[in-house]
Amino acid sequence: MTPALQPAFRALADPTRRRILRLLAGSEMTIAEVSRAFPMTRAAVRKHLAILEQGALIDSEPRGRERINRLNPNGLRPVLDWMHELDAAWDDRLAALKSAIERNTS
Amino acid sequence: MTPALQPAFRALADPTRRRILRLLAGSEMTIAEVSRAFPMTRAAVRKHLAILEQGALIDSEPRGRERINRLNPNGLRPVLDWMHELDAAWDDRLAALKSAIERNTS
DNA sequence: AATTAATGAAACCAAATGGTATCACAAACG
DNA sequence: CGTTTGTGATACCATTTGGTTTCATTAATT
Repeated sequence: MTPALQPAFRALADPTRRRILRLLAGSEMTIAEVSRAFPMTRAAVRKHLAILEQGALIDSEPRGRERINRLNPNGLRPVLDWMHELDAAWDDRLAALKSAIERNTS
Repeated sequence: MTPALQPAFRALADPTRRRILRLLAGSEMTIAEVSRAFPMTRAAVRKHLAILEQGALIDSEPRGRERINRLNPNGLRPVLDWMHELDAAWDDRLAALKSAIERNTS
């Protein structure tokens, strides 16, 4: 099953969620710890974490009465792959245009 | 001025817009040409193109009565940079954890 | 046992989003 | 010229989104 891109791209589209990812790159944190870094309720942060998890960008796991959240190191891969493909397609086309021009002006 | 990430990430969040980018990677196209590839009105496609342009992922220019749209080859760069930074931060932390474990178990 | 702290879950709300339809206008073409 | 074609600009609509509040539950603490 090729990983679904859409949930990942959707998760990345919100600035708060991107900040959460950078936070979690520093260390894993509980929901309460993450929420202390933002001027919004725990409930709101909790929803953001859920969307990040749907996008497979983080994993979470209950531990005692809290839930710890950690970055999923492989989660960005499909997104990066998609972008690199686009980059490559663009480069190919640029190269094709360039050689066509050279043929015409030679 | 560091390029604003938000409009680019926002533009990438929609599947139709990602398909448009791949289309334009093949060749530049007018609005009408792009819209023929999608089961929606020209007006809708036109809005998508506008959002892609706000994200600096494409450029557009009127030519006669039509408007041609082309990929902006540098538009993806800020997004790629952001993701690679996150990747690197994550790798650093993994390495730190690993060496800490090795110290404790030696 | 009683209290506190962290989470889960649901209802609710305003604003953004992705789409439509419609009208006006300019350019290409017979 | 008249007609067609591509675009620009609105107004409008349903759904999604990002946030809140509230209440229940469960684990840690004293």
